[in-house]
Amino acid sequence: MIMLNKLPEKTIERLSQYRRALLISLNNLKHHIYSHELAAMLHITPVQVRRDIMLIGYSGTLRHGYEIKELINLIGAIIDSEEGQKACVVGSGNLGKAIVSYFNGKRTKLTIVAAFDINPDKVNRVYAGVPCYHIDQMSKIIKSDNITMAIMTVPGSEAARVAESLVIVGIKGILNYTPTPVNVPDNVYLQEYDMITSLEKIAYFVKKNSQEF
Amino acid sequence: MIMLNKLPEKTIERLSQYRRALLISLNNLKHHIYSHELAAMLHITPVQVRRDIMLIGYSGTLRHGYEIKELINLIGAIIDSEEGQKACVVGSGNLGKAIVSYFNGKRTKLTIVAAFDINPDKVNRVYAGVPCYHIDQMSKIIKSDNITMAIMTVPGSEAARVAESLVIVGIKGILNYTPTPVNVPDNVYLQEYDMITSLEKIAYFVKKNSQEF
DNA sequence: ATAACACTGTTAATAAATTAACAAATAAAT
DNA sequence: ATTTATTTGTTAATTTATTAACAGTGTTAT
Ligand SMILES: NC(=O)c1ccc[n+]([C@@H]2O[C@H](COP(=O)([O-])OP(=O)(O)OC[C@H]3O[C@@H](n4cnc5c(N)ncnc54)[C@H](O)[C@@H]3O)[C@@H](O)[C@H]2O)c1
Ligand SMILES: NC(=O)c1ccc[n+]([C@@H]2O[C@H](COP(=O)([O-])OP(=O)(O)OC[C@H]3O[C@@H](n4cnc5c(N)ncnc54)[C@H](O)[C@@H]3O)[C@@H](O)[C@H]2O)c1
Repeated sequence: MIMLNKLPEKTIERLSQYRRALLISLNNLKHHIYSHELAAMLHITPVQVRRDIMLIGYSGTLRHGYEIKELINLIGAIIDSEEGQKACVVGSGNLGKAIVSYFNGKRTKLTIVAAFDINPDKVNRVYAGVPCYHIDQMSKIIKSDNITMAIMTVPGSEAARVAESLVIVGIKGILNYTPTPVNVPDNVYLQEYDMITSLEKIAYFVKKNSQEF
Repeated sequence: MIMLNKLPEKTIERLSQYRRALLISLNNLKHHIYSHELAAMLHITPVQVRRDIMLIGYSGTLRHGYEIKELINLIGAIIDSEEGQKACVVGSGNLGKAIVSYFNGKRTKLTIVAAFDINPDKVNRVYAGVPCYHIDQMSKIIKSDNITMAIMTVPGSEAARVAESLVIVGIKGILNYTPTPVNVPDNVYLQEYDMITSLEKIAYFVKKNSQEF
C-alpha cells in the first residue's frame, strides 16, 4: 500500500464520516457518488473531499465520481484492524446504556462486547445484547476477551480511579464522556468529550451571529 | 472590551474547557492556577494556554498564575450571553434523557428548559426537572419560551424532518447527535457529533500505536 | 469533428493553529 | 545584595489544514 502512515489527523476523522455518508448512500441504492455530494453531506468543500481521497490513494472515475463500495472497503482497510477491535463500556447508567444500544451492530470491525458497573441492580443483566458484569471482573474479562478500548460513563468522581485501572489492565484507547479530565500514559490514546463544550460553542456562535445583524 | 470579535474557533472551544477545569479547581479550594496546571488538565501545552489567555486580554500575576474566579468570570463574559440562552431536546429517548439529566444545573447561563417527543408515554412527564411536551407543541413552546438552541436525539430517520421544522420555528443553533447529517441555512449554526467517529478514530490510533512497536 | 461541459487529481498558495524562543518580572535562596 | 528559580506575555517560526487554481479527460451536444 502507499505511505498511509502519516495521514493527517483531520483526514482520519473525515474518513470515518465519509464512510458513514457512503453507507447511507449505498442504502439509497446509489453506486457512485461525486465529491460534491459527499462534501454536501459533511458540510465541507468538494476540494477537501478530493484531497482526502487522493491522500488515501484512491481514484474515482471521471464523470461518475467514486465507486461507493470500493471506497467503503478502502476506508475500512485504513481505519479498521483486520481482526477487528473490541470495546467495553464502564458505567451502565443512562449514557452507558444509550451508547450500547446505539452502537449495537452498526459496524462489523468494531464491537462493544461488555459493560461494567458496581450497582448490583445492573450487574448480570444483558442490555441490547451486551452483558453487564461487576466491576471486580473487569480485569479478567478485558484480558480474556481481548478488549482494547473503553468508553467511560461513570460519575465524574469515579473517573480517575476507573481510568487508572483501565490502564493497568492494558486498555489502549479510552473515550472519556465523564466531565472530569483524566490522565493516562502516552501509549494510551485518550479522547475526552463533553457535551457542554459542544453546546457552549454553539451558544457562542448563536450569540455572535445575532450581534452581526 | 478588546477586539474579541475574531477569536479562533479552537480557542472558543478551549475557553469552555478552561472554565470547566477552573470550576473543578475552585471546588478544590484553589484560588490561583498556573498555565502549566491548566495545560495538564486539558492535555495541551502551557504555551497554548497562555496564548489563549492573552487573546482574551486577561493577565495573570507573575509567580502566582491566574486568579481563578476572575478568569472564570471573563470567560463567562465572552462565551455566555448576558441574558442566558435556552435549549431544548428533541427526542426524549435514552440519549435525550441522559443529556437532560447530565445538564441539569451545570451552568447558570445555559439551560435546557424543554424536551419534545411523539410517544404518548413520554409526553407530559417531567424528567430531571425538564418537562416533555408533544412535538406538536414545539413551535409554540420554542417561541413562547424564547428557546434558541436544540439538541436532536430523535431516530436518524426523523432527523431531516425535525431539523427542518426547528429551522422554520427560528432555532439558531442545532446540536445533532443523530447519525444522519442534516442541512440547515447559513444563519443557523450546526454541529454534528457521532460517537462512532470518535471511537473509530481511537481504534485507528490504537492500531497504529500497536504497529509501531 | 468540434466545442462546451462537468468531473477528477494534483500542485501551489493561503490561512489557521501550534509551538518555540525569549524578554521581563518577581519571589526565594544564598 | 546577588544569584537562581519560576512564571507570564508576546513575537516569530513552524507546522498543519484548507482552499485556490488549473491541467487532464471522458461525455454530451451541436
Ligand atoms: N459527556 C457528555 O456528553 C455526557 C452526557 C451525559 C452524561 N455524561 C456523564 O457521563 C457519566 C454518566 O452519566 P449518566 O447519566 O449515565 O449517569 P448514571 O448515574 O446514570 O450512570 C453512572 C453509572 O456508573 C455506575 N458506577 C458508579 N461508580 C462506578 C464505578 N466505580 N465503576 C463502575 N460503575 C460505576 C453507576 O452504578 C451508574 O450505573 C457522568 O459522569 C455524566 O456526567 C456525560
Ligand atoms: N451520536 C451519538 O453519540 C449517539 C449515541 C447514542 C445514540 N445516538 C442517536 O441518537 C438518537 C437517539 O438515540 P436513543 O438511544 O435515545 O433512541 P431512542 O429510540 O431511545 O429515542 C428516540 C426518541 O425519539 C422519539 N421520537 C421519534 N420520532 C420523533 C419525532 N418525529 N419527534 C420527536 N420525537 C421523536 C422517540 O419516541 C424516542 O423517545 C438516535 O438517532 C441514535 O442513533 C447517537
